[in-house]
Formats: sequence, structure tokens, C-alpha cells
Amino acid sequence: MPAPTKPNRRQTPAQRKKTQRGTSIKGQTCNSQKTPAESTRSSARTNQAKSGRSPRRTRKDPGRSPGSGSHAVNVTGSARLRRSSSLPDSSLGQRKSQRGSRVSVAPCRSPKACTGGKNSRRGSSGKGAASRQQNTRNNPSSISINNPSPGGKNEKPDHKETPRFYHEDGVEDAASLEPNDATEGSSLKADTQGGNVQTEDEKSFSNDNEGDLKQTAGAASCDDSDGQLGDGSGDRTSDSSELTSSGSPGVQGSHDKNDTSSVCGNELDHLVSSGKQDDGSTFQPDGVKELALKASRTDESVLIVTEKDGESLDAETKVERQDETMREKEEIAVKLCSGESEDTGEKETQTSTPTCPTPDPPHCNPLTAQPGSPLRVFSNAATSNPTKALSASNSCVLEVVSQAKTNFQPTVYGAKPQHAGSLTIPDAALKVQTVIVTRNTPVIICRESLQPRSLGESDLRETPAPGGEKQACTPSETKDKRELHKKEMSFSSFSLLIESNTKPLTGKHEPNHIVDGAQVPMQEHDPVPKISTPSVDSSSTLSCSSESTRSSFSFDTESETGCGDASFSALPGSWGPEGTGLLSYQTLKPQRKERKKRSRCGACEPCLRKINCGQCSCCLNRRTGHQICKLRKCVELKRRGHSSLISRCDAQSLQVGTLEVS
DNA sequence: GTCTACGTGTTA
DNA sequence: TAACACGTAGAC
Ligand SMILES: [Zn+2]
Ligand SMILES: [Zn+2]
Repeated sequence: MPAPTKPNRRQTPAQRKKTQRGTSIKGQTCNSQKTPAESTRSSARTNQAKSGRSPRRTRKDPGRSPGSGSHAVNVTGSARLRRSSSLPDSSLGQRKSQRGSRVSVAPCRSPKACTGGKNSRRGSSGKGAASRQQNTRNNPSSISINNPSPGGKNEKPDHKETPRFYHEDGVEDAASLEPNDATEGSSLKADTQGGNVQTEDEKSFSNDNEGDLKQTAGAASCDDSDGQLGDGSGDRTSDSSELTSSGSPGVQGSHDKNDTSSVCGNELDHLVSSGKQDDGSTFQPDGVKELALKASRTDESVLIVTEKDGESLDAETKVERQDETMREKEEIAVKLCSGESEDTGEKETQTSTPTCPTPDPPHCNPLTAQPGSPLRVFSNAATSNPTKALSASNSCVLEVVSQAKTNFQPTVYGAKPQHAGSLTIPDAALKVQTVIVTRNTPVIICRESLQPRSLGESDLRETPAPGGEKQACTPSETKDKRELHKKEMSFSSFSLLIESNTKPLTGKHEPNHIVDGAQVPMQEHDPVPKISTPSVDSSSTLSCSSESTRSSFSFDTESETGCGDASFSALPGSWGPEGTGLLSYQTLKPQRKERKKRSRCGACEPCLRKINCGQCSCCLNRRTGHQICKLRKCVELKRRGHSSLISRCDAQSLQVGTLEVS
């Protein structure tokens, strides 16, 4: 049995209104109840009417036992009168204070016709007026708002979608990266490896790389000594490729092609040299087995050399140097990372060892300038390649270096094996660079931003990087975003740790991040990667924390609800210029409030359900509540509502903070 | 125009 | 947070 207290308060006013409407209201209620029942209208009517009325009656008149319907009406009327006197003070008074004069008015108007009652309710009542005023106020504001809001809504789905896309892309990309690595070829591997080595975060990649590396086999020993498998892996792959390439091409000029082909060979069909490479690859494991612990590289190289042309000697020398230099490289790499002298690092690494250096510099580079450094490295390699190819023919050492470079290049180019030609190289290099950058940057950037360095630094770094890379800038940014999302997705745990670390460092950014999360699309236009990276971090953190539950589902939905959010994204810009965020913020609230009615999904269980329970508050109060049975309430509508509320609060608070900051 | 119920505000 | 109450958009 419903508690008399509540029903008394609210019901009385409601009942008053109801009574005001009179029987018509009851009819409406019956109808309203019917509608939900639809098929079972008749039964529903009776049931609902019974259920609904009885509780109401009880509520209305706790003292009174539920009598016949007619009596109930009368009773309600009397109850109204009674309560009108008593109740208005308590319940109505409170409402009145907020909404308006209704309380006094309501009882007076209650006798009015149903329509009149409705009108009185809506229009006449001070509350209505007040509410209307608010509503009207809201409406005009909403109108202006609505204009943005629909746009915002439209934008919102986009935002939603975009983040989804990012996440999806991120996931897909992350997932795809591996297969791509396998398919696309060593280029990806090299990139991933580099990323793995640097971050050590992405195990999946490293695993793939490892698998690839296994083919290369022997290299592991050296890498293991280094401690970082990833570095070793990267080196390994590069080494193996180098060795194979060096052996295969026979002719220096062909080296580039062979190198590319070697990469392509992995990916595409093995070209002319591919057969040789394959042999080399096959021999490598064998060599590893046979030679076992000793420097497998040299052995492999030897094997390859024996099979292949005499250039293998260079490879052997390289291998030897590599073995020796491996440790040095590692040390150098560490230093470089600290020192961040890309050029020197590259040169040294290159000269010292082709394989290690490349992965190392990216590590170092990503830390300093993510996109730029890798690009630079590759670009240098690319540019250096043709020249080096020429010079390489002159000197074996140069060849080694060039091979290493070339090897990396083909690996990078992977998809673009054709670069062998010096002329084609620059263009291809540019294109390749962009591609590479996209992949490399994300990993690197994330790590960097996530890792110890402050956002400001990362921002600074990032900013120059895009500037440095012309083509890559826009795509890189978008990619960066995606990457960031990817990172979030894949590295969520890792990122979380990092984020936690970063948070204290850059606690300020968090609000920005949140905003950014919503604004991500906005940022797209903005060339500034700064926001994006922090946003990503923040979004991940914030989203994870607040939205974690939502994130998968609601985040999208929220983004919709995010209409408010969308308003954020859209508005902040306007707000910022407008001036104080407070005013705009206040204005925003009403804007946010108004939403388009969302129709039920029709697919969820509640939606499928056609019969009203008749017991829930909504069923009971359908007259006044105008709410569908709780059991029939669409799940999505519920979610969005909550999410919207929560998101609103969060977003508002966040926005306020951002606004203030801005 | 009617009816349903969504969105929002208010109250407890 | 749930319940109540209201205005009104949207479907019919
Ligand atoms: Zn119900
Ligand atoms: Zn539904």
C-alpha cells in the first residue's frame, strides 16, 4: 500500500488537478493507460484503472478506504479540498515558491473545465506562467540554443561517431597492425618494433615482431644482452633483412631494390631476389640451430654470403661490428635517448650498426620529437640512400651503413618497394614518411605524452613536429588522435598507469582532456596536437574513470546526450570570445536542458513489452506523470538520461574549469 | 485534434 | 535517487 504521506502531498495537488479536470481526466488516464496496453487496452483499462486508482485513492485518502470509482472522485474532491487547505502549505508551498502562485490559484481553478483545467495548469497557473516564463525564456534561449543544439546534436552524433571511429579505428588499427605487420611487411614490423623497443608497452607488437625475429634467429643473443628484446628484435629484423638484402642484391645498385623487394618479399610476392632472401631466411633458423649460441648473425650472414654473392663479406664485417657495437649502440642509444641528438645518434648508430641504430633513434627521437625524429631518420635514410647507394658502391662500410638505411627504408616503405630508384625516392619518401609518421607518431607520442614528460613539453614537441612535417601534419594529427585512442584502447591499463603518473604532473590538463574528448572533432580542425594528446590522456583517464562503465556504450550515447557536450565543444569557442564562461555557462544550462524527444528504441525488452505493469509509480501516476511504465521504459532512454545528467554535471564542472582556465 | 510519453524541474 | 508534476514534441 502506498504511503499516505507522499501521495497526500503530491497526489493532493495532482488529484486536485485531476479533479479539476474531472471525469475527463479519469478518462484520459484510462486512455493513457490503455495506450500503453494497446492490444490489451480493455483489460489494461480495467486493470490499470483499478490498480492505478486504488493506490491513488489510498494515497489520496489514506484514512479513507478505496471506495467505488464515483465515490473516489468525490472523495478525491473532498480530499482535495481538505488537502488543498492543508497540503498546499507543505508540498505546494515548496513548489509554489519555485514555480509560482499556482498553489493558491490551483484550488480555485480546479473546478474549471478539463480543458480549462489543462489550460489553467499550463497557461493560467502562476507556476505555468513561471514555468512558461522559464520555458519561454528557455525557449527563446533554446531557440537560439536550439539552433546550435540541433547543429550540436547533429554534431554530437558526429562527435560520438568520431570518437567511436577513433576508438574503433584505434582498436581495429591496433588489431590490424599486427596482421598488417604480417601482411604489409617488415616496414610495419620495423615501426612496431621500434615502438615496442621504445615503449616496451606494446607486447602484442613485440610478439609479432618476435615471431618475425625468430626467423632471423641468431640476432636475439645480441639483443638479449642489451636487455630490451624489442631493440634486439628491431635490430634482428633489420639485421636479417640487411644481411639478406646485402647478400641478395649482389650489385650495389640492386641493393635498394633488393632491400625493398626483401620487404616486399615478405609482404608481396618475392621478387627476383626474394628467392635468395627466402633462402637466407630459411638458412637463418637452421644456422641458429646449428651454430646455436655463437653470433648467429655472423653465421647467418656467412650462410647467406656463401649462397649469395660476395658482398656478404660486408655483411660479415657488419655483423662482427654489430656484435661489438651492439652493446655500444645500446649504451649510445640510451645516451641518445637522454641526449636526443637524432642526427648524431643516427649517424653513430648507422655507422656503428645499421640495425640497432634505427630502432634506437626512434626511441630517443620519439621522446624528444616523435613525428619529426622518426621522419627525419627515415627521410635521412631515404635521402641518404640514393646518395649512399652511389657511395655505397664505392665503399663497403658505406654500403653497410647504406644497407642498414636502405633496409630500414624498404621496411618502412614496405608497401612502396619501388623506391629503389633514386629519383622516385624523394616523392615516395615523402609519402612513405607520412605513412610512417602516422604509425610511429602515435606510439611514440602517446608514450611521450603519457610518460614522464610534461604535457607542455610534449605539446611543444608535437607542435614543431607537425610543422616540420608538412604533409604528415593534418593526417598525422588525425592519426595521432586515432593513435591516441588506440593507445587508450590497447594500452588502457598501461596508459592508466602512465596517466596516473602524468596526472600529478599535469593535473591541469585533465579538464582540458575531458573537454577535448568531447571536442576531439573540433581539435581535428585545430592543427594543435597539444590538446589532442592531453585530451587523449585526459579522456582516457576521465573517460575511464567516469565513463568507464559508459565508455563503450554510453560514451557514444553520452556524446549524444553530450548535446550538452556538443554545446560545449561548439560553445566554448563562442564562450571564450564572448567573455566570462559563467554567463555563457548559465545560458548553456537551459540550452542543454532542452532536448529533442527521443523515441524509444523499440528493440529493448522494455520496448518490446506492451503491457503496463500497472504497479509502478509511472503506471499509477500516469495521469500526472505522463510517464510510460517503468517496465516499459526504453533502456536507451534511461541510459541517456542518466548519462546526460552525469555527463552534464561532469561536463559542466569540467567546462567551467576549462572556461575559467581559458 | 487526441493521445502517448519524453524531457525537465521540483520535492522529499 | 525515486517519485511527482508539468509542458510539450511526436505519432496517430
Ligand atoms: Zn508500470
Ligand atoms: Zn528500447
